[in-house]
Amino acid sequence: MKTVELSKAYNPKDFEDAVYESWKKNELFKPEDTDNGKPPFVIVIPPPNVTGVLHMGHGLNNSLQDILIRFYRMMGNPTLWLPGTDHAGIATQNVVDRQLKAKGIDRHEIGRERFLEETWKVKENHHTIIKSQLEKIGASCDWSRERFTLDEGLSKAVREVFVSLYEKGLIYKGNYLVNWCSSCGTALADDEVEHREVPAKLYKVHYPYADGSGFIEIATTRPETMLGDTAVAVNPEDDRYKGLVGKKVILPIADREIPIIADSYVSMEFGTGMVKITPAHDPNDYEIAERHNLPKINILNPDGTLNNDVPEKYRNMDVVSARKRIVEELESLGLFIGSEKHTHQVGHCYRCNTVIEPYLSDQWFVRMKSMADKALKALEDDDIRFYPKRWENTYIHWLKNIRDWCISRQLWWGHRIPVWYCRDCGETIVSREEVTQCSKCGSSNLHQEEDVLDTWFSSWLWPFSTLGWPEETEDLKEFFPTTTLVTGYDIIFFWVARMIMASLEFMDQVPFRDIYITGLVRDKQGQKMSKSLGNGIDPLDVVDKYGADAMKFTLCFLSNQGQDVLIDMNTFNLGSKFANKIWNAARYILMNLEGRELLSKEELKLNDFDNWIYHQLNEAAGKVEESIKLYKFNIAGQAVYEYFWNDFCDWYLELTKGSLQGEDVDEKNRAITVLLDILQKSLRLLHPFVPFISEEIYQKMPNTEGFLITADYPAWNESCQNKVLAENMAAFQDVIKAVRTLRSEFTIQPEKKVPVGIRMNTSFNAKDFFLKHQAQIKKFMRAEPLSVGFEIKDISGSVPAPGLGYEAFVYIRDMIDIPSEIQKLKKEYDKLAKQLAGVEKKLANEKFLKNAPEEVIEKENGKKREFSERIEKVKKYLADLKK
RNA sequence: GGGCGGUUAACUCAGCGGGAGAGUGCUACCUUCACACGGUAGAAGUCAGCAGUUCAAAUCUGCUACUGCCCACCA
Repeated sequence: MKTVELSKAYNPKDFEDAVYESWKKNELFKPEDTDNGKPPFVIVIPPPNVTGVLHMGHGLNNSLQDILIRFYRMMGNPTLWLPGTDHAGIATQNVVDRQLKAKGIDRHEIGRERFLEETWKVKENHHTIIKSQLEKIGASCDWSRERFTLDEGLSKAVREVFVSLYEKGLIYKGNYLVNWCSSCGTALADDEVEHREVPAKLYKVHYPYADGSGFIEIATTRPETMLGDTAVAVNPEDDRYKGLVGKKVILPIADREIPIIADSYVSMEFGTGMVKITPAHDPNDYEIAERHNLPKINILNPDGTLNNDVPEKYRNMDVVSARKRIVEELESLGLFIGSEKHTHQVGHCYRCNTVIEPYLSDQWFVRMKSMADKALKALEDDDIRFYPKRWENTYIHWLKNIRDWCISRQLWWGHRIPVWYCRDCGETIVSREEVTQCSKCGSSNLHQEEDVLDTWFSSWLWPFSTLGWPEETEDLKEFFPTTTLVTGYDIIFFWVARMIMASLEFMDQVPFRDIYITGLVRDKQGQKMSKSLGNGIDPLDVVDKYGADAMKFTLCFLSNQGQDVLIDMNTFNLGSKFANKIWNAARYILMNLEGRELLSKEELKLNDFDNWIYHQLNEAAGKVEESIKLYKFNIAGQAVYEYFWNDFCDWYLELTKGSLQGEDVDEKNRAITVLLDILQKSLRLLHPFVPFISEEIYQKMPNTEGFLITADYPAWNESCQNKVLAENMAAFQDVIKAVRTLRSEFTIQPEKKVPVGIRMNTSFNAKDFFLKHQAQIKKFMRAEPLSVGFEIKDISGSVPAPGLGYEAFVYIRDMIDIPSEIQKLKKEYDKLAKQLAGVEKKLANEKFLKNAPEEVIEKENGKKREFSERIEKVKKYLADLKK
């Protein structure tokens, strides 16, 4: 074989892009046709908003998805990760609006069609960016199946769902109070409103009786809405006001007469116990108005200014200014009593942060109750599982309190509602196809509903619409339902619950079995990463500085199930160092190939250390499989880290150095054959966590073919287990460590060789192992000479290191500081004495002996023997040293 | 007002009924021919507090204290 040269330093930029290209070119992200009977493993990506760029949350999310996908791909399941993007109605429209505004253009000037052209351009741009970002971080998704929530197929699915729900009576149109964002100029769904506590004032105002007999006192936080008042309400149980119900008061400024009514909603304790009722601008007041048949006066324009139903001087004034002016006017009228500080929750638009106004308008709604019930049952029946489980509560709570979903948006960017109105006869036509003729009067004088649908109305179909529904496609048959959804807890309502409802409604199945809810990525102070705080980390910066593998591995390693991940740029050093270690271990092996020959399986004889490392590899693979199946990414990451670094690099590679650098050609060939095999299997083990570097090295190895990405995972195999060997090896490591500790403690230079004697008990389990591998022990301890046996003639001049079943004597007494060694031994003695006392106390306890399981008692007995043995030795050493 | 998390080594976090762990940082020694993004060794913790269950509690239960998040119409 020829030596393969790797660059001295690990430099991910040298190969990451090229490796990704080669995977793509060879179509390795597509599901493989296998006939091994394994079920498909399918993930549909949570589609990123096509307006944005990827942030660290996506970095985490997609890294974990990629790990799952790569793991199952290597396990032999037909594996599909379906990518795509979301048109993000409001967010995208706002971006384009802002761009136009910067050019001094209002979208209404250029009209709907031209505006949409502009928006598609923005979409194309951002889509390119997002796709390349996903590629950069190594996402192995099947780009040939990529979808967009506004593409032709998904639009068809959206129409089908809308019409079908309409036909089932689950969609209706009506004039209701909705959440209105005056800045975005559209209605929002309830969960698109973010409630935040804001400081405000509670104003107290007099309304005069119509008969001039005095005043009542009401309390309000929103005096400007009084212009839309149609009543004043008190609690029917309130003795103070019982006599007033039915009387009339004059609404100041508006100069209208309104009644005093009784409704149990009103709290007697809060404010004055008298509430002004503004049905068109407060959800509670709306309810009261419905109960009492009160008129509803809308006083706002869609842009949030006061409309023509208020006195002239207030028209076109914004709400905040109007509030100020109303208070001033009330003051001048002598009707203003005062105000006090009052903090309360105010709804804000989740897209633009504008204060949300309850606003009366014609909107389309979906009746959710029946679908929610099915979704609740799916959880009850264990058809879906949340990881971690606690998110079930959030899901259940929301579904149990579900309200109808306002799906119409007064936007241009989105799926236009498939409803046509006849201008001649007023007929409403809801149709899957484009309508040109009125179905009732035959007129062609029709116009389509101007509104578009909520973005989530397309997203909630994602798991099946992306697979071709409503067509009965092969993909749909093969890959639906999907397996796992990986997403953040912030969209459990928006998206997760709704997908489950839509799937149950239209596919009669849940859309996925497992829901893995990731934590949030935060900075080291625990703050959410955000643009405004400027504390965000761009995944591309991480890739640029450390490489995609370093990012993926670090996030995996830190990702304790569902807990938030606190990071800064420095954190990624963890993964970077690991990748560097992998690189250099491979480099070392590959630089030793010159002139060597691979042995065939038949000629190859494995030694104890080879068998040990195979055992460790197998154990690690077992841990990975077990933990990935439970979505415990950190444990899986830890298992491969420990295997590769601690077992493979620190021990195995060191143990083989003698063979590799010795004179024996046969042994050299043997060693390199095993090393290459172990390396190759280690790369398989590592691949899901560090795909680029593992593939790059794999490609350069002489004993590999094809691509690592589709190679077999080294699945756990019982026959690879070798527990006795593992125990022997642990003792081997212990004795070496003990001597090293002594050397280090007295700063004996590494190159200095010291005589060592190991005296074993005849009952010592690893005695044969020690005798057999004396040469390695000697080398690792830097001992000269070393004697291993059951007797040692002379221990004078030595410092002892106690082990279990043996004692090691290091002849360095002339080199050490005896008092400090005595100190150390005393400390150890105290510790052992304490431990022994604890164990003895336990073993003397009858209740313990009666109640504890057999193996625990046996373990305690073992501990007692161990501590006793050690303490005896330490005692002896102390006595000896003091001489 | 309800609900859910978190509190373990200087920092970031594992462990969640039977001997306190990792990574980073720190200390000492080592530039030995894979790697100084390294090696070998070391120091470092009344596992937030109190009470309970148990033979046994960082781990289970209850309460308290901070701390974070979600939900909820009190004008």
